[in-house]
Amino acid sequence: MINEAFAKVLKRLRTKKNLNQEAFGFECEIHRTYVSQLERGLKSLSLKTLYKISTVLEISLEELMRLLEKEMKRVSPDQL
Amino acid sequence: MINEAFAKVLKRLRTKKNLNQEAFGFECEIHRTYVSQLERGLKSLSLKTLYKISTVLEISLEELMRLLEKEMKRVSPDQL
DNA sequence: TCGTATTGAATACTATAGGCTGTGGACTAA
DNA sequence: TTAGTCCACAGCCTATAGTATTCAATACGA
Repeated sequence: MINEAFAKVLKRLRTKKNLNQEAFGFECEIHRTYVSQLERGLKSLSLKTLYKISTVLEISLEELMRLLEKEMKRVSPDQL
Repeated sequence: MINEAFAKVLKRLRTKKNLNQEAFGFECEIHRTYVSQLERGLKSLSLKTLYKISTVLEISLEELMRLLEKEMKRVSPDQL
């Protein structure tokens, strides 16, 4: 499912930036525990939040979605 | 703002597909009036809904975000 | 062994995404 | 006129995104 894939991508990119969940949440203006929930695939997120996150990660939405779709295919390569 | 930009992109792609709001909503499994609200930039949307929409539009999330970011720059080209 | 930093995890709450019903206006065709 | 299509728009409702608090587990260094 898309949340699980996003969870993995987010965790990978955040740690790559050497930010813990709290520092990352602060930069994105989202709550520490919500970052945790996102990285465990428990919740979805809105486009607005997605945009904030991409800004902090210094990555475009386009690139972020590219990584997400790549991750999704790794789990379930059921597309033609 | 990102909602306004998404609104324009969505409306453009939907009409290009020759689907009215009701038919499009049916395909995406989202409500007719919600499509209207999205196309007027009144609401944001979740990643899950974004994914459903991209599927119906037969476009990748990556490409959809590319168009979105292009639209955002048209309105406010304040990035370096 | 003590403190502290980081995260998982549960719970309860608030804000907003998303649904449903209906009205009315603009347009087109009959 | 009348009927059909498409959509804006309002109001109210439910589901879920996002906040806040708290506690436990783990890891690490002094």
